[in-house]
Amino acid sequence: MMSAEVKEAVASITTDITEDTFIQDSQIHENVFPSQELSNEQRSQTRIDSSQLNHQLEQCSQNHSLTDGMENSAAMSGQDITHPMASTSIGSIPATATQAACMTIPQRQSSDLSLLRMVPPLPQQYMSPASLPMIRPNPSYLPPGCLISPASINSNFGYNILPAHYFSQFHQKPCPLFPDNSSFTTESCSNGQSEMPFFGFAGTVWDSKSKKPCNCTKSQCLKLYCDCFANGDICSNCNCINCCNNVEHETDRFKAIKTCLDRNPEAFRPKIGNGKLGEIKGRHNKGCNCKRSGCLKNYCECYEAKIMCSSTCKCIGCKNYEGSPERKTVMTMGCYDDDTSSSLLKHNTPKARCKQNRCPLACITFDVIEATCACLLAQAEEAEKEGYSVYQAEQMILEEFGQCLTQIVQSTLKSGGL
DNA sequence: GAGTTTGAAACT
DNA sequence: CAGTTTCAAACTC
Repeated sequence: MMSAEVKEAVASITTDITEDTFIQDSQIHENVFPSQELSNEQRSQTRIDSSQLNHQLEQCSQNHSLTDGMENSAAMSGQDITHPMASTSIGSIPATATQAACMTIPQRQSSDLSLLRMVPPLPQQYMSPASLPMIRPNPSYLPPGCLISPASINSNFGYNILPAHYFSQFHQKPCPLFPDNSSFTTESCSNGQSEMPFFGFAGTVWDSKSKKPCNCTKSQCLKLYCDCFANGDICSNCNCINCCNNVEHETDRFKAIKTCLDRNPEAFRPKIGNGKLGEIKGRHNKGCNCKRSGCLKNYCECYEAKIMCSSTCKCIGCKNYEGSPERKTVMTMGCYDDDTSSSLLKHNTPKARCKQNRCPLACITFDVIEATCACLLAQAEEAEKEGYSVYQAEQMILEEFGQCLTQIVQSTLKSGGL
């Protein structure tokens, strides 16, 4: 029998596979070829927690006297204002040196373990969908540059997975409103936008080159109208006017993020869910509200995401449904599933690129998942048989997982799917 | 490239 | 919560 620890390690990995069945190609690449950049997909699959932002705002305000009327109760009461996560036990050894550079994993302190609301995993064969325990992702298995943070109290999630750049925003001390000069390049946008990551985070240059420039004129890029802001990016090489979504306006940016989260705690969550296990495509979490486009233009978020409208949509005159002749026509014209003639390729939008880069979801079939899980279990059993430590077992399993992903990617590449 | 259309986000 | 306004992207010409 395998030890409970090894089983848990396997469960952690396999849960990642099955919960997020529709692995994007960018994620695969990140796992197989770890890089310093976070893809849009990865970024979109993260959440920001308002309580963390509150705390960071307080820290910023205290450290830089930019309180704008905000009180820092922690400072007033003489409490240690170090963010709880700074001492939370999520320590892990990054899989790669790059990952190590990206991850600011704090040191282990057991006293704050309670911050991670975890329920011990149960044997999966006895789980009912309603009683699935929350399994904390092992940081070793997170995509490069991602970190775990505790979820807000009211959240349905026991944890959040944050991109490192968000994490760095929350936890760098003191709040680096103006990072080291060494963090900056000499180049910068005409409107003060930095080429570098928000905090000049060592070794992380996330997607500043692939990101599509926005053209905001009135929102200061601090509202969800701005794609950069909505994606959690700072503006870089954008054409925006009066941009505040940059290093120079860090406090404003935090306030804006907090405002968005206050208004909608899920504002930064992906709009398109993965759907039920086994489905190829997900559904729009909120649903669209189209009235005139028939949901067959990119105005429609469902259509843009290449998914059909669902019962959650409140659209009028929807033609984006299974069996719709108009939809078939559009598809025949190659404007829906076949991006080659769609505006998705004509326009270099972030979403369009995102779709261009997206792995054909069909490549992640149940068979593939099952085979992958079998490989991981075999590794776990092998490790147990050889009497390896849990750490060694985890390493073996992780390496096996990487090999599986490599094979998936290679197989997909061979089939022309990417 | 300018103008129009569209629907999400923000506001009242 | 519903109606209105604002906004930036998508689209058309």
